[in-house]
Amino acid sequence: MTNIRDIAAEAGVSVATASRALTGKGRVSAATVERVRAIAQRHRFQPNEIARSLSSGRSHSLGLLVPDITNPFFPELMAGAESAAKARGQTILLTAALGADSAREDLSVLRARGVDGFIVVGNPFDSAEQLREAAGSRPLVVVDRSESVTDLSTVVTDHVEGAALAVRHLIELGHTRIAHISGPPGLDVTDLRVAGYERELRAAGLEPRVVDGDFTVESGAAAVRALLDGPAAPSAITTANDLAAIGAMNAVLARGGSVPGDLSIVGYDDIVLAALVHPGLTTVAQDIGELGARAVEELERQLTGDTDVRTVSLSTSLVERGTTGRAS
Amino acid sequence: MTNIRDIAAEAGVSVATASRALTGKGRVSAATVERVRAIAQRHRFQPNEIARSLSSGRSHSLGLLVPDITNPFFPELMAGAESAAKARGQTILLTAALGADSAREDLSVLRARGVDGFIVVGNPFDSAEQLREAAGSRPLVVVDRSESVTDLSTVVTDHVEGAALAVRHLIELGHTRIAHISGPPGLDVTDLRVAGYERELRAAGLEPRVVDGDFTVESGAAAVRALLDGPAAPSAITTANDLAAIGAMNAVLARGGSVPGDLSIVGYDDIVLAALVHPGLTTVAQDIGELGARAVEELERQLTGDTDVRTVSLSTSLVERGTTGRAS
DNA sequence: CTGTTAGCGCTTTCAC
DNA sequence: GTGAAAGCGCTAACAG
Repeated sequence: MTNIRDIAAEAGVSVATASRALTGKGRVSAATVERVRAIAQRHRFQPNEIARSLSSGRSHSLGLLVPDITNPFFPELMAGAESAAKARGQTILLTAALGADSAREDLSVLRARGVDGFIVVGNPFDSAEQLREAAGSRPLVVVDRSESVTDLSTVVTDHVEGAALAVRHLIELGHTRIAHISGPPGLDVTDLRVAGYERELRAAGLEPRVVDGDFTVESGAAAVRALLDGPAAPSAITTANDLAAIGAMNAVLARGGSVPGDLSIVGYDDIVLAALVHPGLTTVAQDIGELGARAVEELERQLTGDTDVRTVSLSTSLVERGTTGRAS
Repeated sequence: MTNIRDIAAEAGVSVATASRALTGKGRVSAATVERVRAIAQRHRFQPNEIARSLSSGRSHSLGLLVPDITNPFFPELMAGAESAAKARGQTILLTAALGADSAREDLSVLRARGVDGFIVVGNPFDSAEQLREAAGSRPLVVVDRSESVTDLSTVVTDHVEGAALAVRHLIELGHTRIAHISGPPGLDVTDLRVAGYERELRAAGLEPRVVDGDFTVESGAAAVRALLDGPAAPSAITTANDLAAIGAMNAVLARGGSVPGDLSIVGYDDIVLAALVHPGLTTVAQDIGELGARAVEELERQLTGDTDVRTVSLSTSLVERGTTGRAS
């Protein structure tokens, strides 16, 4: 491995000058810069990032904590973050942790590895305070949590508006009995989407009806069965996420029903999977990759000294596919 | 940030002794070990991994290169690798690169970051030689490529047997016109699966029929349309992967056909998605997470000095769901 | 068993 | 503009 000493020697300058020439920081004559860089290039010299980190205190790496890689929502977000990071010369250190304990542990490991900051998707802890503590005073941006994290930069989509969008679509199709399958109660994302759902429904003079779910396929299936078997079955539902919507759809199909014939369904997220089921899932789209990319951008902003807390909110849109139809 | 000097000072020992006590390498009295560790624990001391890496030459991090995060196959593999790595105290540095150029670049960045070795999924280059060169003499294990990479440790599944499994299942169901939608021709995974398909079909005295695809949903749909519109339409197909199978299924459903009524379909991979479509996809299952985990294990083995090249081959199994039925 | 001495490869004052 | 020197926090010989 050729190191900066070799380069400096060959260029006939000190290591310090070579460093300045390479990084572009500090005064160096244009001539030396050119000479040093040419030599570095010829040797395909890659400065040792470890040494660089140790001495400069910055590692050009970002810790990304996601709750669950196998939920297709997160890889899409990771992809967005990864490419944004790469474009800025940062590397992603990935870790997946579900519970608070493992999250604390994982953040600690990443901290020891010197990540410059964290992107945390969701909040594995009970409070923003605990999260901040686990991040150890390092810059931090939270994705997809809004209410519960104050004083922390966040990147979110407008859940209230998104949920309202779904309801509006169903109302336009003539539906009047519209239920909502929610996420885990208490979670801010859940509550926000429920709020949007209820607001829009009430505005139309209709009665809201919420069944709790937990973002899983199974919970969507269970909820829809309960709904369909109960009194005054709905003709349409909105769901907290696409996975639950797909579970709901499968449950209807499994009992010989038809979608949207017997039940119109609107998902939420627009994961790639939404377009792959048959019929294609009508859903509230958020640009998931963008969520990750903006988080990187936000973090980068904080790393360059801008300390004010900011909330970037992305908009959502409805994408109509095959799971919604006119009320009969 | 408290560092090892603080710990050493408080314990009344030299930094070197503190280091030995903490790492457990070298002779230290049990008493000092205990004392030092207690102090470290109390301070929640986390040794700076950067410094540790610089001085020891090992970073306890693994570079993971995948071609495409958004293809659901890869996140499942990443999840397996990530948790196996974590269990061994290693951190995953993630990078996604499709072309040879960006792969070369990415590997170089990870090398500069001091990763101890690489796990490369697929081979972004034309040859194993180029891959080895891009990895810069660092230990390397390749996942999901077999033929084309010799002299390199690999983790694969038995593609020939897997493909044969699918065919056997269809033959048992009474099908005689069984086509195969393949992956990109020339790719070893493709060729192996085609070989297994042909072998098994010929063994039954049946005529093989292969249509080229490229692992995408669209290619599956296009291939099935061609097949169904052509002469002697098959009653069943096997596919190179689940995504193509799902595309095929959607294409049949979209034209008002039924699955498995009009066409039985067998996928390959058993990505989570396979269980989520309706009807559930019958498919050749490989334990994708295990693929990643074993890769980490293999790499670890090489890192501990065992240099012999090894190929670990995982077995596959058929999971029957709803897309296959008796021939009419 | 423990302390002392050198670095790992780079960045960063501080002089000149 | 450039060089010398110090040091980031730790590990790894080498003595004792």
